[in-house]
Amino acid sequence: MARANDEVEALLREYADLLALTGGEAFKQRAYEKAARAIAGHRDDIAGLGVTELRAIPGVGKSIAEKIAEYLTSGRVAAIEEVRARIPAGVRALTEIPTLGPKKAAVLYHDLGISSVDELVDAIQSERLRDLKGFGPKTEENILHGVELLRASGGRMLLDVATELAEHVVARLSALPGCVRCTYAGSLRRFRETVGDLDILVASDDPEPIMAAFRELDLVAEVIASGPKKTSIRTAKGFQIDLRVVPPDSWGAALQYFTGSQAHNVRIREMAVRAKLKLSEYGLFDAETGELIVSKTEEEVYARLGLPWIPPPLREDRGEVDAALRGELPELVGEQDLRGDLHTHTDLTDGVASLEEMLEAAAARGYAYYAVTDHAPNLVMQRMTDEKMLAQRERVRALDRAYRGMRVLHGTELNIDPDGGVDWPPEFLAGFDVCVASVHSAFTQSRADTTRRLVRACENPHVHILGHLTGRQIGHRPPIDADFDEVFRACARTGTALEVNSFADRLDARDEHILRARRYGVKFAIDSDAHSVRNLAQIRYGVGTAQRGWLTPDEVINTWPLTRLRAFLKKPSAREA
DNA sequence: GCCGTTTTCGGCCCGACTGTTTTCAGTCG
Repeated sequence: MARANDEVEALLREYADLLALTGGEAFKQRAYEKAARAIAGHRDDIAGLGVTELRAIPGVGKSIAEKIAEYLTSGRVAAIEEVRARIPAGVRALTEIPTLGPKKAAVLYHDLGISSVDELVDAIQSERLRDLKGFGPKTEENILHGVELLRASGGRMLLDVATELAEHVVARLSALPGCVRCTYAGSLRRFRETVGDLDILVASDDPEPIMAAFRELDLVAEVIASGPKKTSIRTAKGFQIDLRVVPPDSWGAALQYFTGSQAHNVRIREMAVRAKLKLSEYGLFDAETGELIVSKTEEEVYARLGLPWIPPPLREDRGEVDAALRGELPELVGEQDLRGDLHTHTDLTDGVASLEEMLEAAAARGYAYYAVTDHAPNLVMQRMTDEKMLAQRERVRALDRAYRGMRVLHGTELNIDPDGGVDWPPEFLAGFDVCVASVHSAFTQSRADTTRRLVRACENPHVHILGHLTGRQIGHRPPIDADFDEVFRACARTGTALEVNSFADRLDARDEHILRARRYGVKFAIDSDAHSVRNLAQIRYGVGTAQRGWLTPDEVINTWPLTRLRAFLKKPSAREA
């Protein structure tokens, strides 16, 4: 079950979409969208709140507060049910098709009674759109193409795929003679966990050769649109890449604008309007005279609005603007703050590199300490035994003496069984320097059972880190269902760190969990979960996720000196025992 | 529908590109 906030967000978004389809006032629609964002980003659970408390949330007024309260008490909203009765869900689904928005969807429904993607395809094939005003042959073609794309992919890239693709394109464009600056912006720069399309930004006085070179890149399967300022292409795998070319003097304003998020930019632009300014991708202007004030750097743009520079991972309209105004932006943890990695594997279980190779690569990264945490025996396919684990410990101790500057810790990744127990008895567990414990089975237990299971794992005096909290695999496996607030309270109470797992298809705990957990005083471990030498570097995605969760170095145990870390790894419950 | 160091009324972020039209609406980000 989703949090009440998430349910209400979905409900308000649906209502906004339905308003658009009924041709209602655009501003009313926007008000519902804004309220949906406000509820989704609200730090407290809204379950049980009344109209008065709801109205205290910015963007929520009398009418929306009453609808939310109605939903929270009765599970339904009369006004929304009424619109639902008039507009079939399939009509809303039509707007998922790229190039087909609410206006066209409404025409299709009213004039032809089309209320599903399949019916739309049929109608086009039987030429029933030919007499519709505003629907020419090109529109038909675009719709069919859009449907194909929708069915083919689902379409979002994982962070590692997106990063590699973006870095490739940036490298190619940066090499062009007329390219003054080039970088990627958009949700990738904000480290969103998946990326819908890439936004590449170039500063140049001579756009056309840049556009031409971009259209000619090997990876381009299709040019969607191309003009003097913007070109959009699609790769063979179906990913869209947008290139914007701006004058070098507009770099800062453009980078700010194209980094988003949209919600963040709306906040910033509203501030500009109040200050009698106008902010666009070309700069910050005097609203009356049209005179350019600043545009060269992001810092200047923010500064002229009375704000410090805001790190991109924070730009989600989740309170960062208010925090910036109060001078209370967090000093975010960075990759350079990490002194070690506390969850890694070797070829003793399912890793692909030897212990020695992993240590070599870890030392090359400059780590002060490094934990080897191969799988425990209950994950039967890994064929772990007590003997193998103890033999590895001997090798780890020997190698630890051999390395200068990097201490090697011996650990394991335990399996949290359906009751919350783990693989080995306490006396064996006591021999490890660090234990990560994770769910690898029984993903579909009830919410109550899963909650109890995770809380029990935290209460184990030998469990130091709760690994990949929800077990989700983006695009493949849904998260387990638990009362995570209860779990976070248990983490804080027992001194169990919450892992931020850096695998691009995990990113678990995710940003929203981190934001909630840190309010309880939970500590975190940003881990690579590396199964290969190459995997060690993916910790950058975990760091990005931690930044989206507003984490500071002090909240992350693997930024700490080893002495402080070792003290944390002696849990209070273990000291009593 | 929301909101207020100009406002309880009258605003609400802004620009690029496409397609179908002869000056602009729709979609997207």
